[in-house]
Formats: sequence, C-alpha cells, structure tokens
Amino acid sequence: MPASRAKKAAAAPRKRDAAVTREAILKSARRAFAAHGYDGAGVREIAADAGVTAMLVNRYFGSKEGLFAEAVDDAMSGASVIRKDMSDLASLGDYLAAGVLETTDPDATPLDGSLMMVRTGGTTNPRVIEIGRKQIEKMHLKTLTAALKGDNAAERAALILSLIAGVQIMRQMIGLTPLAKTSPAALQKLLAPVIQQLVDGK
Amino acid sequence: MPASRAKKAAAAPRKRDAAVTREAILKSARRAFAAHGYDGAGVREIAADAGVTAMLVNRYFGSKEGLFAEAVDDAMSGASVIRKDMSDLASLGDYLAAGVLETTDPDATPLDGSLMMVRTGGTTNPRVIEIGRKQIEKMHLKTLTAALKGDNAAERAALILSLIAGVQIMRQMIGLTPLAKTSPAALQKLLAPVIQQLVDGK
DNA sequence: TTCGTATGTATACGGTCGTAGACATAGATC
DNA sequence: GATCTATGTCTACGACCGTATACATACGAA
Repeated sequence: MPASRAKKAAAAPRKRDAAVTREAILKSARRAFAAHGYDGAGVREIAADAGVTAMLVNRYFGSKEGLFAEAVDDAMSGASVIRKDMSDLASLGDYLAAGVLETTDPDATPLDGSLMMVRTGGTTNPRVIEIGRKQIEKMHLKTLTAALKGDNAAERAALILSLIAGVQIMRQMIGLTPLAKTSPAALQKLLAPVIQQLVDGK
Repeated sequence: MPASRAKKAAAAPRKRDAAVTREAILKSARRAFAAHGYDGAGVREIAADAGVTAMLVNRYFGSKEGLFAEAVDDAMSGASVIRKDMSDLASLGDYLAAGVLETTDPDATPLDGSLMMVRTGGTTNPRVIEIGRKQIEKMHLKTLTAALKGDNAAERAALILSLIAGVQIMRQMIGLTPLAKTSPAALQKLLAPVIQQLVDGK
C-alpha cells in the first residue's frame, strides 16, 4: 500500500449534510468566542474544531462577523441569564447570584449568553460591539427590565447586568483571588443581597 | 530646492533625550492600551503616537509585554480608583460611584488605572492577564480591603471592584443604552447605595 | 577637534489573520 | 448509468503583527 494513498487515515471523510455541518460550526464558534473573544478566536481554529475547512465558515456565514452575529444570537436565545419565572421578585437576587457563580465551563456547557456578553467588550471592532450590544439589549436587558417594578427599572436592570458581567470577568477571565478562590456558596451569600437591592429598587 | 532633500518637512527631528522619549512612549502606551486593549493596540501605533519608531519601544521596554507591564504599573500607581482618605467609610459608596461615572475620556486624561484594569480581561495571553491581575490585587484590592471593616472584607472589596469594572465595560466599551444615555448624576444615585452596601457588609 | 557611544531609523523576516478563487467530489435527479 | 449541483478542499494573496539585524547620527567626553 503506497503511503501517498492514505490522506491522513483516521477520521471519516465527513458526511455531506449542510444542516449538520452548519450546526457544528455554530457550536464550535460559540465555544471559541466565549473562550477567547471575537479577536482571539480564529476562523481556522473554529473550522478545525468543527472538522471542516476555514473557507466553509465563510461559505455558510458570509464572514467572521456574520458568524459572530449568529453565534451570539444562538447563545443568547438558547439560554439566558434570565431564564426562570421572573415573577418571583423576592428570590431573584439569590437566583441570579447563583447563576453567575455557576462554573459555566465554556468547553463543556452549551453556554448561556453571559460569557459571550462579557467577551463582546474585548474587541475594538465597532460593528462587532454593536452586534453584541443589540443582542444584550434585546435578550437580557429587555426581559429583566420588564420584570422589575418601580422607578428606573431600565437603569437598575442595566446595573444588574453590569454587576453580573463584572463578577464574571474578575472571576473567570482575570481570576481575581478573592473571587476565584472563595467557594461559590460563600460568594453567593455576599452577592445575592446586592443584586436583590437593585431588584427591589431600594 | 530638490524635493528629495526635505524628509517630510514639518516635525522637528526630535531631541535625543532618553528620559523624555521613554516617558512619551509610556504615555502613548497608556492611552492606546486603555483605548484598544492589549491585543488591539499595536506597537507601531504606540510608537508613531509618541513620535518614534516601533523598534525604540522594544529597545526601551524589551517587548510589548514589558511595555504593558510598565504601562499598567504606571497607570495604577499614578492614580487609582481608590485615591481618597479611606477612613470615611460612610461616604465611600457615593465617592466610588462618582469616580466610576467620571467620563474618563481615555484620549484626554492621564487615565486612572480602572479602564486599564478592565481592558486587561480583553486578551487571551495568560502572561498579560497575570500582569494585570497582580497589579489589580496589589494596588486596588489591597487598599480597598484594608479599609473595609467586618467579615469577608477581601471578598466584598473584590465585588466592589467587579461592579466598578462591569459598569465601566457596559457604559464605556459596550455602550449599553440605559447606562450610556442616563446622566451620571442619576446613575450615581442608583449606584452609590449598592456599593455602600458592600462597604458596610450588610 | 576627535571619537566612542547612546539614541534613533530602515529594512526585513517569519508568522497569523480573514478571505478570495479555482478545483474536487459526493449525492440527488433524470 | 449519466449528469448536475450542492458541498467541501486547496492554494494563495495581501495585510498586519512583533521584533531581530544592520545601519545612521547626534551628543558628550577626551
């Protein structure tokens, strides 16, 4: 058997199924963008992880920006920081605090949109930031604002999201010691009343 | 007058003063890193803004990472989110809230370290994140923790920094509508009691 | 005045990036 | 079974990145 014959052995040559391939790229993109941000994730890396060539990404999504837009939409609509019955305002602080402190290993979970949300700020490309901002406002901010009672609901909701984003950045991306080393349960006890204060509006 | 004679006209050919040049590069680096993050800022851009060649940056600072380390140190030690008499705990929430909502135009101000702090999370390079994390812990976290009374001072301080970072990201980098469009004074009224709650430790 | 050295520049190398264009082939259609 | 098209790959281009090497020159000491 001549060596030039076997392409690389191993992996089966991939079935030609557009829907399946598209979904694989999207899933790979969600993980990559969440883990490394828009600038940090390369289309070659995303494609390889999905088992395809980089050019297929562009064929399906037009460009890296197009892929990002779909990935963010997919991640945020599939599951949100805000996903329970919002009517129970009394326990919302505790619930959201628990959600923030979930480990959310980006390589394992389907990934709720919050890490993606956070990663949006990492780039400088204005169009990319715009994509992220609009999705955050449409999915998270709108839902949370609608649930809150009292004055300045939108501003309080925005502050809640800011707090969530800040904790995630400091804990998961930067690894700030008191957040990274303390148990989620202990942190939750400290974080929950702070969020609750914003929920109640003083 | 032959055209080949005048290099580019305009700018004087720069005095040869190592200290001045070094400082100019550092200042330019602070602005660039704060505005575009570590990955987003290029050494050519930083050098050009300081009026020198890219290679001078490496001559003075060894590498881009070395420059970043010095820039972060410079920005955070020069002025900090924490800069007033910390003994007045009763007004600390209001004071910090006001500080966060300062416009801090990165192209104009000497730049306190908070935007730099935030931008640190934007990269994926572990050594760069480490540089930022250590500086945050040494400058901001340590000072703030020392000022707080009661249990879990370090964790509460970390949450305060997280909230500050989150608000800055959402407001200045992402431009989340309720934060970007609302007046600083109004936001301060909402934000101050939240921070104060973490200062007081419930 | 001479000359050594600190200061700054010019050029280029190897690498990665996003993506354009030409080519290959599996699988449905007749 | 022949053919057509969607699906996927290969190669390469141009632009940027950080930085190493080689060169030019202003300044201070002799």
